[in-house]
Amino acid sequence: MAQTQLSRETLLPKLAAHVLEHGLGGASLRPLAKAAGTSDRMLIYHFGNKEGLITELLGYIAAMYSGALDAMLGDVRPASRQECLARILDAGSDPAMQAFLVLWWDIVAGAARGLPGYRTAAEAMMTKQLAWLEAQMPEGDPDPAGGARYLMTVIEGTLMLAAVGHDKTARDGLLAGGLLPS
Amino acid sequence: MAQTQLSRETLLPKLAAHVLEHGLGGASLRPLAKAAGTSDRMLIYHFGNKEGLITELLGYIAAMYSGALDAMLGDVRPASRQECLARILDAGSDPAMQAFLVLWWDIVAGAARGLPGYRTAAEAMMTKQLAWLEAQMPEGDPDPAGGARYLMTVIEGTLMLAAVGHDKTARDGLLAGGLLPS
DNA sequence: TTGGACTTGTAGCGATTGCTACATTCAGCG
DNA sequence: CGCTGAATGTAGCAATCGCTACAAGTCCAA
Repeated sequence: MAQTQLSRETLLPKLAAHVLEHGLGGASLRPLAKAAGTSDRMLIYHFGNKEGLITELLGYIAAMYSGALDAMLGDVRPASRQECLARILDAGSDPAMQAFLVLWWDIVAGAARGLPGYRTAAEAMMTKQLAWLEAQMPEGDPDPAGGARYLMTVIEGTLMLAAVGHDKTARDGLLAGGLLPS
Repeated sequence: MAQTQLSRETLLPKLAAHVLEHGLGGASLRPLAKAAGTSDRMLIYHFGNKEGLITELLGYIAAMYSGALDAMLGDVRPASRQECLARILDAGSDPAMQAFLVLWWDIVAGAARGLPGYRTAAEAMMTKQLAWLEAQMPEGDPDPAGGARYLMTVIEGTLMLAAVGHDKTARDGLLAGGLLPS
């Protein structure tokens, strides 16, 4: 046998695609293996146990996210914080981003509960997003570092409210806070 | 037999206590039943199936949350938005509130994924919190409705960042946004 | 007293869980 | 060639999953 030569690196993209569609919580070995074109037996062989698989998968997903943000960079700099925020929130309604977001709340829930790997991955993704946001701040902003953190807090709040059907609440809040043009 | 007479109403508090400690995701009938002092057999009997149980449990938890907010009300009105926000974030670090928060991210994740009952419960809890927040706005605030929505967005963002270990990021953001006294 | 509705215990079903034992195949090296 | 170690398939384990069949008990009304 041993001709297909599936390694961790070959497996992870397909595993990531599977959890992006079906979530992390209910992910079990056999469906994961099927999605990756192998068997549960081999997943254990390559990753040691399920916890190792999830940890490595979360790291891979964090790297994916990082790459996606990098690909987004290089655009025109926004002229104001308002424009910056509006553009980011627009990007969040992209269907591709939507699948990411659904998975993201799984990760947050796992991090909050202290599951191994979740916290590290979530922290890395947020750190990356913060750096990206700092680079996106408008030229001549009086406090890019602080502004980025402020926007970040507001963005995450907006995303959470949107996830539970309160997107209008968030939008009205942003308007009232002078963060979106009315 | 039939002497203990356990009904939905008797069961729900104990079930809620169990999920508050162990989470919603991994909750299965037998542990739930054991925590409630009954059997999986009776849980199905009373709630029809697991989905019905979860749905009803989420409704009960939403009502619990609502009651907790009501109990918090009646305090002194804060003098400013800053004070209001600071007081609420303080309350969030209460250990009792911490358990609620961990469960909350489970609910958000379920709502984002469209699981039955989750969205409704989450929406109700947020609506309740919004109403409470409006009542908490400082006297003479120029736009209590908008201000409450603005604060709400900021609060949820702060809580999420805290859940993944980025509480300092959020705090710095609030300072930069002029939402906390420096 | 009898009958039916409600409530509960016991036992178990088929499916799925993470994981392992064992055998086999293949590549590379001496 | 023969050996070794990595890679893989097959089969199955004990545990748990949601759920159900069946019997037995209690209770109230007729």
